[in-house]
Amino acid sequence: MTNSKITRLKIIKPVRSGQSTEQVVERVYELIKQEDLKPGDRLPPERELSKQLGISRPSLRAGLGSLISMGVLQSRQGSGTFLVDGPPALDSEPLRLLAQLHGFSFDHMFETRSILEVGAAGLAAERAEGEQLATMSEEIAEMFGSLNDPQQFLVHDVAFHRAVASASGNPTLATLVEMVSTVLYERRRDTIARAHDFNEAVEWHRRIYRAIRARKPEEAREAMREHIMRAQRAFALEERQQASRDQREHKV
Amino acid sequence: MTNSKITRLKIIKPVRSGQSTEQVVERVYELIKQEDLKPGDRLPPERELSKQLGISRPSLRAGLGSLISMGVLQSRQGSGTFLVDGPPALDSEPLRLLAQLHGFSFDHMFETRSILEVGAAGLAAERAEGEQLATMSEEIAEMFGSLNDPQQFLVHDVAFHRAVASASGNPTLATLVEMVSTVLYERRRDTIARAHDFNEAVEWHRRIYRAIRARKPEEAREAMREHIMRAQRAFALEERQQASRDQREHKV
DNA sequence: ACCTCCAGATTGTTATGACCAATTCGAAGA
DNA sequence: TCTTCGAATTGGTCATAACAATCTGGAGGT
Repeated sequence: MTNSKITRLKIIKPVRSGQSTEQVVERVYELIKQEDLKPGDRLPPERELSKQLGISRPSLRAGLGSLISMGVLQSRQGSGTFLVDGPPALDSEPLRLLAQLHGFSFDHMFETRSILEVGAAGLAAERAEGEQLATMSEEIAEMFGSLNDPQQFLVHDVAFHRAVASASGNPTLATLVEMVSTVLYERRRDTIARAHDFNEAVEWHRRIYRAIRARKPEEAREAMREHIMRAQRAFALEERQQASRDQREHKV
Repeated sequence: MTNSKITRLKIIKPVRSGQSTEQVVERVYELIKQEDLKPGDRLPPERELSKQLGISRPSLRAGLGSLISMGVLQSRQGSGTFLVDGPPALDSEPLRLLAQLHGFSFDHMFETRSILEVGAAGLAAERAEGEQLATMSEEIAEMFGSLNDPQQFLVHDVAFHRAVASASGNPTLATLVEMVSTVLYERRRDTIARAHDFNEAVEWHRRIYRAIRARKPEEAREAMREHIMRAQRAFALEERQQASRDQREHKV
């Protein structure tokens, strides 16, 4: 038998890398809870904090860096390190890199976006408050004013969808919607052309809005589903145009 | 007028923190593309890489640390830094911290999970392949064998849901399902008791499986929706039991 | 010939100290 | 009272060193 070999195999790789870093993350997080720090508050200076935790400054900075890249903290040179304020948000960078590395298709990402936003639209139709309805309506008005400015139109497009997600009353859901939308938005910002008929898009937004305002979840879901499907087609078209444009330039 | 004051106001806070770090992330990512590195491959040693990029080792490590906390890289002391292999995954830690900091309720997280997994179940019914159906079936069998071991049951429960998400054929969606489920799983692992009737849960899993195998998306969606709703109730019950248990201990 | 074991090389991890850059804030001066 | 300037504070970067885990290859035994 080759039992002797078995003993040489690695049992398990517990991935102890960053062992210290994770401990720092945990301890800093406990500090936040103990001191009851709220979004916007400042953490102790690094030099002091490293003494408190009994570790070196680089080790502390590794942990803080991890929390920063998670979007929990934010550093300003000369000022301090703060808990981020504003609405809760997950950094979209990890998703973007993961998608590129593993070759996720944009069709799949649109499909995911559709699932999330259709759900959000349905919930928004049940729970949206007056303030949130007003925000949606304002963004639609802004879209009407941006029919000839694709970049600006896209900004209000995104803002409308963000408002719907927020109106779902579910911050977890809103966070995921934001994360996925951001990845698609950053891509589209570079490829969007002005050859489009934004009138149709704004009309779909109005349908979604009316259904939410009328408290008709199923209509809101259906409108959102249809809208995103059309947006996906428009996106695919833009991608093909961009591709042929690149090809043309390479020929020249 | 107070025009003089206006000039003193900060124009904008460009949040240049980590300016260098983000550059490192970008350059390392370009390196990955240039060298056509695949998951599992090794990066050059830090000492060498820092020379190539013309920066110090600590700065390089800050960037690598960012990529590690994003889940793109993985370091093993004495061995090297590698691109993570295995299925694509987003770290659930950021979501967990964000939820705790902003006080996201578990009800909202269950609601989000339901939206994601109902969608995944519907897609799985359309696209699941034989291999994936087999995996689901095996996990259900394992559940039958774990009816008296809550911890073990939970493991196979999670594995089943992971298999459904994978069978959706949408890696983006599967990644989000995994992220949300992990947060809920880590919480439930601590509170699950054995007072439960797992027979009902395993029966719902079988319904979901049968619907997917029969290629009936709507049935699969409905079964998944109902299953998660019941799981949410069971979870809430466990939380209350845990809370009263804690209270009792504090009295003593 | 094959396996085992050990020592050196490789590589990530942590620590120390110093200096730079941006910000803040109060005191001096108009 | 307001402006201005400089010192103190604080995060950002760097250089160096020592440490720990891992890998590699050869010596020695079976």
